[in-house]
Amino acid sequence: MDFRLLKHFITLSDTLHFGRASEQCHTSPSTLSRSLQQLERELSTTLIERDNRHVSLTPQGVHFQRYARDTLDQWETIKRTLANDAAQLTGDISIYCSVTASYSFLYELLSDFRLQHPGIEFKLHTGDPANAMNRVLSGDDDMAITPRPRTPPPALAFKSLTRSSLVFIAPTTPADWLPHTPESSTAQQWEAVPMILSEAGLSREYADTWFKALGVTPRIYAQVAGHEAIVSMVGLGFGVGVVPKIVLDNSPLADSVKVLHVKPELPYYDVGLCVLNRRLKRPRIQALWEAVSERHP
Amino acid sequence: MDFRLLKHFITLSDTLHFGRASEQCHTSPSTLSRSLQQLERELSTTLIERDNRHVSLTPQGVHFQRYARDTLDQWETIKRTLANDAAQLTGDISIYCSVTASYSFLYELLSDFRLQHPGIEFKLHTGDPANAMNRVLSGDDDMAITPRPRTPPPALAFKSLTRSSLVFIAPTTPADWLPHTPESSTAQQWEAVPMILSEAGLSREYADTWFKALGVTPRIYAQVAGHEAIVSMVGLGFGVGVVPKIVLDNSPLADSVKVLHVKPELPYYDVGLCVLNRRLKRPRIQALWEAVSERHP
DNA sequence: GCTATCTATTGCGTAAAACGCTATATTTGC
DNA sequence: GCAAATATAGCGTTTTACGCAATAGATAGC
Repeated sequence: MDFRLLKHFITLSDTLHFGRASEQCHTSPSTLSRSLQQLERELSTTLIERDNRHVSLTPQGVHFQRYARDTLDQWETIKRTLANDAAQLTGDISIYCSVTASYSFLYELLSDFRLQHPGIEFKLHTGDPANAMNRVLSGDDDMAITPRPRTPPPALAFKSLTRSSLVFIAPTTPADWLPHTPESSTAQQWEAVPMILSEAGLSREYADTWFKALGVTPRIYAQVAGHEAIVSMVGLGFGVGVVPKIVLDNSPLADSVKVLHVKPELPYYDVGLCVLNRRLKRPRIQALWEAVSERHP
Repeated sequence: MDFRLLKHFITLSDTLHFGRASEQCHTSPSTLSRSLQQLERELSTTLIERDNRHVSLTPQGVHFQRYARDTLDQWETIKRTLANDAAQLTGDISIYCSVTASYSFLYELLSDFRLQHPGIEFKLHTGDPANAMNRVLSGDDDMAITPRPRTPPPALAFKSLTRSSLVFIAPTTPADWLPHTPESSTAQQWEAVPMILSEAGLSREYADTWFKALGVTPRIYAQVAGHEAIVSMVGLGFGVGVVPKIVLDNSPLADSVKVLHVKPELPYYDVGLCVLNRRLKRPRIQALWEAVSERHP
């Protein structure tokens, strides 16, 4: 069923005259006649009673007239609506990040953007940054805030937002296993320290590398998913942890831990936003990406 | 816009896969691709984001999905509705008749039919039977109850329902102009009688003929549209009238008038139903016509 | 009652469009 | 890096749609 048939039917039912209706439709009477025949064939009913001299609507025709008008109206409406949707960006953007990131970066990142694109809704998923890239690669989330990996997958675009140092943290309460002179680390004073590290992710990799360089196999007290939980456990006195400094800065437990200024220092690492290259084609994703790019050239 | 495009879009948005969708649509992937392109061209927007490996709905696509489903649903609904309309006759039938006919014939005529075809509504127009045929010829009414004319127009079909006599009626109150021996009419005793006749119509023609045969030019006291009004005027004592006997039988004023048994008697005439031949093609008209034909073979 | 007129419909030749097959380009998983 | 997957463009064929002219049925006027 083509909407042209509906238009023809409506003009026909208004004029009740094939000749005049055909002028209004910019077509020939024969086309109109065949349009009506096709419509009636599809509906298996007679819409217009006609002979060579009279044209009149059947009850079904009267009924169908309402349908036809409504249907064409709805079509015009959806066209307008979609045009508006296109002019003003709409839809969801889902972002995966750590709790810390949701406190620190996100507000600044989104505050302007929300005002500029009120049609876009954000869905936040928080969790261990170690999962961030997989969430994006699998398409579960559009974007993620994550440490930049050494070799980003080619399917991903990455944009640095800030650099953060990794720091060792220890409980403020005394403990006999605490290294006495962290400024000059030795294998001896670290090998007995109970360590609380990430299960996976860049912070774990850097910590492992650090210990390896020192020639120590660390004593792993706990492996934790999520940096925030590391702060908790260290605060409770269970051991020494390695977390991004930014996590510490945003932690409500910052007072119950202290930074150990170890030498050599753990490396800095980039924290940034990542997205699938192909999703950058989506206008709303592209808009956010560009908004972020302006702030972080 | 063809509904095929909507079907293709819906299957595509369900499967998010051109190959599988094309199987469900019994068509080729390239057709599907072109359907979507055409749809997007008509809407000037992107409904489905796609590359060689991924297919996903845009926000506009999600929006349009609802529209497409609704539109196809409505199409199915109107198809079913019209099929019912066709199976069970619907629409209006307008009947023109005199007030008397509406009392006497009509109830009997329509009582069964209404039960059998509850979808048909009747519109009754009452008025002077003299207008009846014109109302039908002009298409203002579908049918009329009317005296059968001497030569019915070829465009009309006519079916006799009953025969009725025309009678002279006089007031029951005494009046000096009343003919003394109506059983043997003479020109002398009629020429002074104030007559109350129809303006037009068969009863008037027959009355005129009757007076002509008697060699009298009647004294017309009043010309009235509608037989019922004649009974009223006669009952009030204004003169002698000519009405179909059936009008008298159904008149609430029957007691205030009396029948004059004149010789020669006025002729009988057929009262029946008439309709435009071409309107007999309409199913509901045809159904009523046939129902009447069964009762009046 | 006949004729002129009006008008929806059909036949037919042409134009357009829709379709499917195949090739292509691009992406992804191993 | 290679093989599999997959949406899409090109192209020849088939189907469909269109308009013109002819036709048939009905009406109005003389």
